[in-house]
Amino acid sequence: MKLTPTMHRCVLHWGEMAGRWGVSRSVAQIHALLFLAPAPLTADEIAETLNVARSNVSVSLKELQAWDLVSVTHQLGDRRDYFQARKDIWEVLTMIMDGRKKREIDPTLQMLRECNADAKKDHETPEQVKERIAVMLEFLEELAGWYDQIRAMPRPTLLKLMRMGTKVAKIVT
Amino acid sequence: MKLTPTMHRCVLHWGEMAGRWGVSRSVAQIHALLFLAPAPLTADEIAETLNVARSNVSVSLKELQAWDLVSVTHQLGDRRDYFQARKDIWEVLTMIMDGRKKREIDPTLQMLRECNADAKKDHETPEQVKERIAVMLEFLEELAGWYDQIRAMPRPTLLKLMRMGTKVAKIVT
DNA sequence: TTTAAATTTCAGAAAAGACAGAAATAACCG
DNA sequence: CGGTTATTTCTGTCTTTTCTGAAATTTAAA
Repeated sequence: MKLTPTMHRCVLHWGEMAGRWGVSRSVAQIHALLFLAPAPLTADEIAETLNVARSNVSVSLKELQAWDLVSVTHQLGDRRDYFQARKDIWEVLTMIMDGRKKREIDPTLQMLRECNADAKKDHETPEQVKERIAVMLEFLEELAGWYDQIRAMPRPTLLKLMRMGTKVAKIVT
Repeated sequence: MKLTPTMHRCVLHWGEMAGRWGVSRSVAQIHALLFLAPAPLTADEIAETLNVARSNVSVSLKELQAWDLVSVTHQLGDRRDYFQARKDIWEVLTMIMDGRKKREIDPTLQMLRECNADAKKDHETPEQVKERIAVMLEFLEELAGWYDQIRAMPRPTLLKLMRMGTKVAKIVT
């Protein structure tokens, strides 16, 4: 697939941001390409367009699928896989947030629960430290619960709430 | 500083999560240690407790200070720096979100603004692609604006809103 | 100043991660 | 079944990041 200068620039930028976003350059570039591409692409087309090894594309696509950002389609009479990215920006954000919560928050939440339980029969750890762990656990539980609630709300409602901005504060006055 | 088994476990867990959180293991471990520590610690104490090079501690502390998660204090008659972590969990979250927005969102927002402006005089890029860039830009601008508004709200208000959970939806019905 | 403590900078070692290319596997067709 | 094409797994190389230990710099007291 031929990239116009504008598309080229976007793909490169995605690649540069990859490190900060916690993915490899290939993953980010492939995602940018598929997001912009008007039609689904094959793995070979992706490899050729971005000048990366075919195997690398394979691994990166698996990761993007794990994030639920990319899916596979097929064309009649063609047994190759065609890959397409989620185009709905709101959904993209949701998938990324879900993924991050799962990878960055949930394991720590789990660990804090265990630590907090252990703390009960732990007589060497200062009360102050136990208390800090307990507070942090409580906070994260609350945050996670809130996220799940918000996550379950219909999108139009969330959009309206967002657009109200600071005005939502009025209901708690 | 001597670590109890519970503290030890927390520090190790923080270190293991470091990669996912986008910081080095040392940075995460030092943060965990300072967060739990009942009193401020010197760089030497940190290095000794965690068994890392003194220079490594120096660099890591600089990074934690850049995130505004750690600050320096002093003791009378002692010219060493004593480091302490922000203890207020809510503030910790805020600092991390601010930092992430600045590093992970703002550069892309800037780049999309430029791309979108360039797209005006770009005749080779398909309309469909330009449209996708425009939509994404608009979405990110809205999200960033919303974040700034929320960010400026007083904490008690935010807490109340959070605790309302799905009930906030009532005001937009 | 001089001296000594505390901290930072820097260059290279070590570890981790990303990537290419080859080999292996799977899917499909005649 | 072969033969062919698509895809994945594996292995070693290369790159980047992290970390250390020594040297240099800063800081403050004597």
